[in-house]
Amino acid sequence: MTPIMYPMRVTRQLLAEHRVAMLRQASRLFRAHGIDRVGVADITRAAGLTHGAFYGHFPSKAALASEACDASLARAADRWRALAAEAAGNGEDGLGAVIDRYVSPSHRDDPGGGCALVALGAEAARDPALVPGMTSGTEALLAALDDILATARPGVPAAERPGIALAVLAAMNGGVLLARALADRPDRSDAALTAARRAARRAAEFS
Amino acid sequence: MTPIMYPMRVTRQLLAEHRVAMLRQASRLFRAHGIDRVGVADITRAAGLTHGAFYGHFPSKAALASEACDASLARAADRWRALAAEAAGNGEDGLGAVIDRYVSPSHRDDPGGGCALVALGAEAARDPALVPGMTSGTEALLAALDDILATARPGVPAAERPGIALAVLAAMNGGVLLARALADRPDRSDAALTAARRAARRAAEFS
DNA sequence: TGGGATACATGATGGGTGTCATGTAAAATT
DNA sequence: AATTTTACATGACACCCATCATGTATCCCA
Repeated sequence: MTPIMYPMRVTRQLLAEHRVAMLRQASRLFRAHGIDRVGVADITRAAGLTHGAFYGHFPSKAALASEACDASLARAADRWRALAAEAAGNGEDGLGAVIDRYVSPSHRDDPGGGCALVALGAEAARDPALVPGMTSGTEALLAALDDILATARPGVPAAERPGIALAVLAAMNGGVLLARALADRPDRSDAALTAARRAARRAAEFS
Repeated sequence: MTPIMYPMRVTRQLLAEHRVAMLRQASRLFRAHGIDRVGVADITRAAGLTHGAFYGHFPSKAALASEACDASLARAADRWRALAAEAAGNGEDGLGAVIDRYVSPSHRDDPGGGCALVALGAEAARDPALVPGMTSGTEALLAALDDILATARPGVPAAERPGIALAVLAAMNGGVLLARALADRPDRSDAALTAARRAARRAAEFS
């Protein structure tokens, strides 16, 4: 006899809010300090809970990290689409707007609020438990870039778009990573951003 | 009365060998598994010692990590120069040789033997104790790229070389990071490398 | 060759971490 | 209104880690 499971009605929403709060705080803390430097107690505390609430929501810290990467990158992809659409509405270059916002001093100086690919890509590549979320989230970024290219670069054949999206994303995240690695020399760091913006734009040219 | 300190003669070399062995093993282990996943005991064991030997050589684990980043990147810069010189001797493109070796499947699949900027750049950017080593090592890579550009791209004015070096390095490390993040989808990962190689070459064009 | 210096091994410690029980108060269903 | 369910807090456990003493065997210098 399997016991009948009665669903909840109101608290279900609160449960989901707790879950999403943990995901959001975890994503922010992970990007800001690294996955290994953030404990589950830090995450639950930032979400207004205690560490006892954790394992009712996630099977493990690594599983949370994978989901956090995926969700964070998917939201970034949505923001890219919105930004590009807004720029296009103003008659500006949608792709250039995305590049300029990504390869910027403010992004460089705010890892906790920035792209998970730059902040956690290397860490995720090492841990097999994180690879699925990181791969899936990165594909979301690429899909967004592909769509943005379709309207912002109508001269680019559709068959070329995936490769160009990869090249643009590589120049973008490489530029931010390089700028962060040069943190001790601010002028060089700024120059890295300027050079990477240009490289990303050039990568989007079709010839 | 300060006690007279007598220097050593022969063991000094063995001491230096132990030190460099720790540095080398630490660099490899850090790149392969991340700094926080590697303990002091792992490093000394890989160097044929025990953890007691550590603090006679380095003031802290973070100090070792900073020095390991710097040394690893400086050696990479030397290898780049040698590779470019060899290619130029064969009448080939020195810069292209460096790009092709860096943005390659073998580099992507061997983080422990690969570039510290890709593997540890994000981690180093977070920890103030690691920033000096990472910045200095990255400058060594850029200086090597600048020199390689001077002979492989004689059309590029000297004043433009630093910016171009930054753009090329951003495309290179961004490509490897992206390819690692896409580990779950091998065809996309390979495509990322191909696209990044092209982006790096394009970034080196002067116009 | 003898005496002092020291690099390394052993061991200890204090703190932190992921994960797993248990209890309880509140909510949801009948 | 009563009963069942359950999300969360508290607490505990086992483990790992960076760092710091202590001892000893070895090596350097006179």
